[in-house]
Amino acid sequence: MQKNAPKAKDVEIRLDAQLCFAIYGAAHAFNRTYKPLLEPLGLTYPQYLVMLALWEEDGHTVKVLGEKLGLDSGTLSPLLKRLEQSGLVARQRDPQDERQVVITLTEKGAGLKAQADEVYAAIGQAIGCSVEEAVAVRDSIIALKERLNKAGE
Amino acid sequence: MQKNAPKAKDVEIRLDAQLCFAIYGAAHAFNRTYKPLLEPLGLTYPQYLVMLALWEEDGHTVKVLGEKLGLDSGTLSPLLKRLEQSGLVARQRDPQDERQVVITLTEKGAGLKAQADEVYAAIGQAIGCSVEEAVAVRDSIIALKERLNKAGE
DNA sequence: CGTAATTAGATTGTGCGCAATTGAATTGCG
DNA sequence: CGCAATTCAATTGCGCACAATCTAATTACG
Repeated sequence: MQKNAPKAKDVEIRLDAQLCFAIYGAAHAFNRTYKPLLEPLGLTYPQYLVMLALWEEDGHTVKVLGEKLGLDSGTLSPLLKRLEQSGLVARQRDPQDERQVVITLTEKGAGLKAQADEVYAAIGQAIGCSVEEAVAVRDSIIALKERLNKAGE
Repeated sequence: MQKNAPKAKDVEIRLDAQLCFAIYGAAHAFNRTYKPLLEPLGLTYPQYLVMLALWEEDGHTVKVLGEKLGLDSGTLSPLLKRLEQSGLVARQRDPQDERQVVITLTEKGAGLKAQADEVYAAIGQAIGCSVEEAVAVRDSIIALKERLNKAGE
């Protein structure tokens, strides 16, 4: 593990930096890949992630959506309003606890899933790797993320 | 490629979605981890990435920085202006080709590297994995990114 | 030369992403 | 009951990120 070569520290530094660059760039690459595919659906990438969460299970509160996606209300509130304006979701206060806003899919929003499913195929092609490989990458990234989250309390 | 099992497609869909979520979340996790560490230096995370590139090699043009980081001038121009206002870099037109703007570190900017090096140690701890593991993650993420970039022409 | 095409940056407009603040609703505790 | 603390969402302000557009400088070509 320890090296005597004079450049050992530089190598580690570069590795950290390269890991940053890699994640940073990969996130943008995903964004750029999705963008043209989502444009016909009238969705941005973060909006698509919200819709994915709703297609999986409808009726989440803003808070739960925020926890799923790691976003706070400052990001979600305007985003959800745009989805509402697009007629894809409805926002209504929970009568039991009026602090909470429940997000539900409209018929149009639910119907969009069919088109969205076609996006998967294109993305799957773009990713262009085996299921096993994708699982491995996913798991190592999740592990990395968990460690980062834990390190920040 | 075609399957008869009813849930096979759902599994693939989830995998794609999970990979998206993972990358998306990991990028934010990095951002959140760096933010408090960079705040004493007066840098944001993207600004830090620009400084990393300059510490590695000073005197890049805006174009080269954009290629290294995958950012366009619409993002870099205001970012570099803020770094200039902070007194960390200087922007000057290349006399040979006045279309180009060369970014150089000021003394203050170069001096910041010492403090930034301490950030590495903290990040290294936060990442909390072996060099081999980090290399493996980095490489698989880079490979994924390359495929995405290639898929989008 | 001189005009067209190319290249480099800057600007504009939209949409995240997050910290900090605000305000309304609910809960807890005496 | 009554008041303080808590919870949830919305708002505000700042900084990316990118497409589209614009301006200025350089290069290519006749």
